[in-house]
Amino acid sequence: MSTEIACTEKDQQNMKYIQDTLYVINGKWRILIMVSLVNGNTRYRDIARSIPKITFRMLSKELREMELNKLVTRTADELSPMQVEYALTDYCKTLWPILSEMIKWAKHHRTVI
Amino acid sequence: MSTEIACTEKDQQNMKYIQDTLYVINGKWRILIMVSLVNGNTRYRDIARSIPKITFRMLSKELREMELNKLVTRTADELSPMQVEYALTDYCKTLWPILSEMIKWAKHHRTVI
DNA sequence: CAGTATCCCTGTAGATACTG
DNA sequence: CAGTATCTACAGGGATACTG
Repeated sequence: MSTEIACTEKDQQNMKYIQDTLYVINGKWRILIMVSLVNGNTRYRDIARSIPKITFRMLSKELREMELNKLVTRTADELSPMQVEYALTDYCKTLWPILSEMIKWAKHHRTVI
Repeated sequence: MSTEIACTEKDQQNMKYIQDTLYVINGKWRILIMVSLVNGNTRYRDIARSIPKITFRMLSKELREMELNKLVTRTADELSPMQVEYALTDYCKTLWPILSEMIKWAKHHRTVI
């Protein structure tokens, strides 16, 4: 986005890009789930336990959406179907630079109101 | 399980940073309003006109919250109180690196589902 | 012009109980 | 273990009309 005063096609496209990205990382629980997975939790119950206040309902829903969005993979053991492993995709990991930039921003600029 | 794979303090802090940042840039209209302001719209009606589908109600509400969060300034001409100018703060502009990273991500990685 | 005030609908998410 | 099902409460937000 330029700081020029012009409403160009490019600006509009950039706006759509931002909205696309927000759509992917948005939501009350999504980033918490990603962090939980990064921290080594792969099982449904472990993820649930690692995130205070989350309900099964919301975890289910989020994991399902994240799977649809190719952010996580869900692998059920064929022999014991109750053994399910969740994992972050490489695609999801491409979000790291954004998250890192967000951490940097909050660290340096965020003033609590 | 999660008792042994505990999040580090640092991870938890980073998670909070991310949530703080999301809180600031979140919302259906907020980024659109920022872009409108960058594009040179300073008046309430101009902003409203530049953002398709936004209602007065939502624009009011967002601008008020953004003012509380020091993202915009609201300046009413003392002599003609119906002359109001909105502007982005420098604080708001510190968000640009994040937005730019988000644009970059969507451009290179986003796959539409 | 720069907003408010109301009314109302819908989606989000919490609590709780239940299932294969 | 890995989830679903149901019921409910509430906030977000659209439509419309109105105000200083």
